[in-house]
Amino acid sequence: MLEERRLAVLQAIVSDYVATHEAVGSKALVDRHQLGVSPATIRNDMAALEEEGYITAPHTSAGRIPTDLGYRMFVDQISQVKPLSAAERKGIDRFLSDAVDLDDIMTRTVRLLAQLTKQVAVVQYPSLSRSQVRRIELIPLNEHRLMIMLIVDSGRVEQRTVECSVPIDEVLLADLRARLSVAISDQPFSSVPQRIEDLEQSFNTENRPLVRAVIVEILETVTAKLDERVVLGGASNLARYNEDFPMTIQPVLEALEEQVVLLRLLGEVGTETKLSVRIGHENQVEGLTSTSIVTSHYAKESTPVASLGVIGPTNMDYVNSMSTVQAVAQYVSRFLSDE
Amino acid sequence: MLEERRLAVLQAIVSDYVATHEAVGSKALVDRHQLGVSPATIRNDMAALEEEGYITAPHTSAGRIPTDLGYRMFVDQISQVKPLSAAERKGIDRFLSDAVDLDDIMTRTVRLLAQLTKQVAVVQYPSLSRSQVRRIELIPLNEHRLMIMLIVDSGRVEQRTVECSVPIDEVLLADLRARLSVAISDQPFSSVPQRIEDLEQSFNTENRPLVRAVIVEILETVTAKLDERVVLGGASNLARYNEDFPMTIQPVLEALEEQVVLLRLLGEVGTETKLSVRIGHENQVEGLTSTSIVTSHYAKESTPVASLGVIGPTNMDYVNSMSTVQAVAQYVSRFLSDE
DNA sequence: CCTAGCACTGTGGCACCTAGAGTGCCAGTC
DNA sequence: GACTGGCACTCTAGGTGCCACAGTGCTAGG
Repeated sequence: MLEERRLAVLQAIVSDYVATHEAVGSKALVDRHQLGVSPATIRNDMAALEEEGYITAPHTSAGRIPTDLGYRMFVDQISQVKPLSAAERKGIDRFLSDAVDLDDIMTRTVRLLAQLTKQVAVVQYPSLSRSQVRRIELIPLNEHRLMIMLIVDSGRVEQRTVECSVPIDEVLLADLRARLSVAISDQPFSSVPQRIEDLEQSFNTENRPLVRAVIVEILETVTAKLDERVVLGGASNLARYNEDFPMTIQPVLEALEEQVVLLRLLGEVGTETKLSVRIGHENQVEGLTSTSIVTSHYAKESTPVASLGVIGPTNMDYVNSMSTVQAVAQYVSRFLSDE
Repeated sequence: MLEERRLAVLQAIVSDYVATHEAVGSKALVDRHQLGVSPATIRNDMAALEEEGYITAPHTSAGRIPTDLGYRMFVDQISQVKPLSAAERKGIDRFLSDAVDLDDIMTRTVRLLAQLTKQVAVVQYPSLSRSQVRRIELIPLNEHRLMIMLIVDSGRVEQRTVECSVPIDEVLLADLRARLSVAISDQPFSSVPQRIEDLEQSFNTENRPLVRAVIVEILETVTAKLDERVVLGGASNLARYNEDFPMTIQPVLEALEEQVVLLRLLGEVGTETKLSVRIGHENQVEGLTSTSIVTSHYAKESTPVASLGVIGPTNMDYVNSMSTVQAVAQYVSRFLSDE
């Protein structure tokens, strides 16, 4: 009974604070929520909640605001995510269904997320490491330059160029292409290195330099971490929170500009759970300790390929963010799968 | 004589204001510059300059700050752009020379610009409309899907996929590919439409739907404006100017997130002049009227293919921005050309 | 044409005050 | 034993008055 009301109080505090961004006091609380008790009682509960570390008072005569721990409790309490309205679902559907290629899907998704949540949105490209090579092409650009093109089942296309000193021989090229194709078509990226590493041996000594160069580039493409691309959108939404944490915008913007940081944020989440929320200090990244991050995996044919999510101040609207992120992830998964 | 000193005064005001971001008064001016006259004289000159609209006083007892017109005069007065130091040139060189492909060049360039100028940087991908098709490939992804790949001489690769109801015939594909290749290889984009529009006629009726679909996609790719991509970097630098125009960050960020707006900014510049500076209200874009934009074309084999530049507050360091933008543009041109 | 001097005027900072919101605690009530 | 009403206390936001300062415009004189 007692425990139950305290929890209700915490939830009330969080939702009020999220809505108004102002510290909430005992009186306001009983006015706006049907708690059935007097302010004085609430004050006692609040004192207890503060003792336990769920809320804190910015100064003596102000109301209380939730701590990171308080938000955590609040979020954990949300057992099932509120579904979106039919109109919203329809909107998402229509917006995404116009996409023409993978780039377009990613760009549209990030915009969609940013618009719906009024937050900064991040979308990771389908990861290469969990992908398969669908096909490989070798395209001579001119006598001395060759373009390697890896087509990946997630829809991505990776390209690299190779410079070679001797003119490129068409026959050799066709041969190489055929053998590479046999070796790695429809194979997962992880197995590519061992499948092509001794391919070089089966060519004449004179041709080996070129073969070697091509293999090296392929290996680099397959193993390179930097291929994990991320798109960012809605950065202007950060500015709206100016009032709340005024000096903090720059470090956040800086962090967001670092691909590496973003990848870490999206990647850190284990694959076991779909929807993940990290609050304030829960994420170690320098400069993002006063922001919260809501992410979800999305999948292609039910195997997760990457993540997407939103980043906002810790006092963001978790309910809305969580349901939106989850819904968008579902839609993206569906689009990737049945295309 | 009189005119000459007034100009010197204006220049002094601009450079002081740019350095300190504080309104500059007559006394400070004679202290920090060797003008050889007394503050009172300067005051007369300042009054005249204000009359002519080059400077303005925020309030009675403050110093003066340059108007857009004042900056314009100042910039126009910079006849030759100050060259960068050897160390800086070396830095640019090394940073860019590690790039592996076009994407990489663009990303590196934008970071470089942002770092050197401490401003927001924008780089436009080499424009398709001024480019030639180098090669076309048709790659079947599966029985019903076909990927069209246009390799462009600027190093870009454009890809589109086509869905078709009937299984794709290999022979037909080879035929189509060969004819397309003959028709548009090494042709400028602008001539592509007329070159392929009646290609459809030379195929059997049964195959026409596929041919038609492919042609449509190619035409879309060639004519689509949206293919003009832009990369943005250093947005966090905006936050540094917090103090100067505090409320204005959001609209600026919003404007910068609109690809269309950025393209207009970069595109508006005529091709005749290389280095271009637009100050404050000179650019009509909503939300960017208190920013200045320094851009330059860059070229591939001496034909300009796109623009790059930086965006900052009107009170930015024009001298530095201009020389940096110009130098970076030169380096990028060189890299594109001799690769 | 330049300069010195003087009266004038907003701004920013400081000290001060007040109203209001919110708390903690204690004594009383069901 | 849990809840409530009341009271004293504390801190902040915001308003006011005041002063020093920086910078100006103007006028008279070199």
